Amino acid sequence: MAKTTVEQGAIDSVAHLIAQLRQKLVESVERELAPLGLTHAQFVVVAQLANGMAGTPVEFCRLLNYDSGAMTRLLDRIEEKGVIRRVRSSKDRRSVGLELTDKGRALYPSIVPLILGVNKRLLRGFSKSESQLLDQFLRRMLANET
Amino acid sequence: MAKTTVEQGAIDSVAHLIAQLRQKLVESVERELAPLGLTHAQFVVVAQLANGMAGTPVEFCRLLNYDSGAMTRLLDRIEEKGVIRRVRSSKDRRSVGLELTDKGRALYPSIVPLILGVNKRLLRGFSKSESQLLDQFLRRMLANET
DNA sequence: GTACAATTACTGCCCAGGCAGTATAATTGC
DNA sequence: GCAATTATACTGCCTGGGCAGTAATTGTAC
Repeated sequence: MAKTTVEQGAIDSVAHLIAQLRQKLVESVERELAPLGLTHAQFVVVAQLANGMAGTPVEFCRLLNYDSGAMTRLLDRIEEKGVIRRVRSSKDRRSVGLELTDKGRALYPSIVPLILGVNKRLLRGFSKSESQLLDQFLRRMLANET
Repeated sequence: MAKTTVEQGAIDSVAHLIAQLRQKLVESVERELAPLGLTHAQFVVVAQLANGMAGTPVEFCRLLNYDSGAMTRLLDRIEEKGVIRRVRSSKDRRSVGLELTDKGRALYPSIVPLILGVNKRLLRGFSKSESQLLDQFLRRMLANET
């Protein structure tokens, strides 16, 4: 049996709402990306690589707050799909450069609108000022020590 | 190497903020629960069981929107720690009843204040009306189709 | 220059979760 | 009453993460 229908009980904390939202978002992104053969986690790396936000495993770990071992294996899976490539650096021979393959570059443009769509639908019904207020609220919670 | 420091790049969408918040919350709860020997996922089951929100694996799957196989294994781990117990039902012999053990019942009261603390600190600096507005925003996003 | 420390990527081991398929038991249709 | 369907819990196999420890390389102190 796969997942059953959603319900909800008494745990109505903000924390729980956030957890539910995150799950919903991941599911949506996975659904959109499935035809392209990418998972949510894999998409994030590909997108950041395409945007030049990071170029080595350790940079991705810092950018995405990831464990180093988890990143190694995530990159393994993306590389195995032929979307990225590892290139050992000649300057610092500890370091590994990451590049999109031709396949990866071809894939990226079709990903962007899908992701923008998910974010847009998430905020459906929100006015501009409401979105801005929500953004502030989220940032304030992120800044709090928990 | 374990996780490195946090930073953030260009993905500033609400979706990404929600993902970051969720990660932060899970880490906080794990940190609080570690001395008690429970993980975040395990705590959720124990708490809902203590509150009588669910009593069988399939009920927990519905309550927490979980896959059935994942739930079986999660329950395995909690049972192995001696916190819960499986009792085969005599009425419906497919069904498995779940109960807190003495150890589980003893554990629960010390969990509650830890979790309330995390939620309280998350909302530090929020006025009552701000918290309510935030709650509405989150529920509205949850209700949107994505 | 050579010990020592830090950095990088990786591995093993664990927990967490989804999907597909299975055996058993209960329910439904007829 | 019995065949077909549904429900329940489970298993195998996969991706995704964290933690600890390691080998290789680089940087630093002296």
